[in-house]
Amino acid sequence: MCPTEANCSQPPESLGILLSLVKSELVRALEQELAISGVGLRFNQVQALKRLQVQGPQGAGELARSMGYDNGAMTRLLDQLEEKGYLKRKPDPQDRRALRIELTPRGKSQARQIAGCSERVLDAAQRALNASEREHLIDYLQRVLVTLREPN
Amino acid sequence: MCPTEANCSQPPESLGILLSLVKSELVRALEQELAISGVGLRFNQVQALKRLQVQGPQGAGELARSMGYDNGAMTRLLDQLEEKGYLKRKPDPQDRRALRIELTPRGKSQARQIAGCSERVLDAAQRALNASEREHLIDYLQRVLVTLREPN
DNA sequence: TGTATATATTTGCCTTGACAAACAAATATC
DNA sequence: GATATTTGTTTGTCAAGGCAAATATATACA
Repeated sequence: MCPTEANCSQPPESLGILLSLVKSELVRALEQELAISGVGLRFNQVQALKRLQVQGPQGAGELARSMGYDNGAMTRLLDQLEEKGYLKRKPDPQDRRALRIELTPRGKSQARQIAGCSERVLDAAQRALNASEREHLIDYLQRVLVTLREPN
Repeated sequence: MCPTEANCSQPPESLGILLSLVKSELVRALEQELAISGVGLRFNQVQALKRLQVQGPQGAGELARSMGYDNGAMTRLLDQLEEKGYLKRKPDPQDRRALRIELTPRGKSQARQIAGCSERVLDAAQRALNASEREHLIDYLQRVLVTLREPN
């Protein structure tokens, strides 16, 4: 039933650990695929670009929240991506405290390339699940997330 | 359909981000529950104690691998837990390079207390899933993990 | 209006984890 | 048996994220 030894986590993984393990393998796989495609970006940078691509310009805090990120960390992540020329911090016309983070044309084309890598990796990762199982996986995770976020 | 605004991640989360979000909420919830019970331990420390409790004495690298942890990080985690008196590094009688990490009596009783907190939190987190769904969630995650770890 | 409070972003500080190098001891190869 | 390779642990270094404080501006309220 369990011929090799390495991948056999005997006791059913605690959910917390299992989530960590899956995530870090996913990150590793994605970064490897990115490197092959000549994209020198880390997982988080990629996620930020993807969000901006899909959701359009938005504030830094908003982006941070949607990624479960600290505001300070987001500031520095934006520094990196702006440095690379993928985005611009524009002043928000309605609120002088806030920013509107916009992808540059370079950022948009990078985001498109990334989307391809990302899709390939996710697809490979879920090879062992059929379409319905994939949906359920996302659904269960979302339900757990909502529950955890509910005020006790 | 989506009355409040905060918890509504409009675009179906990318699996990677969703995993991060669920995990960090789970960590937050567990650490809060631990704090209430007067246990001053972090998520990773707790996981290590639980593993040692369930699986018995084992080497440092083995423990690190089963938690998806770096060896160096494990050394420092063990330092902390040994400092607190929850475990002892004993020499491995068969292999003089290796260690046998053993819980102290104090460590074992702490692990028992922790198990309670941990169970409560996991149970609350999965409140929205029935027994079959909970099993499937674990199963899907494990299948994805195995796939990701397969040599390409 | 003026003052208190809340919000958006940045910065400093600290902890943690990854990676690589160092070491020691075990195992394989000749 | 001697040398090379592998394995288990530790240490140094670095980058990243969390938290708290600082700053600027917006909003509420008296």
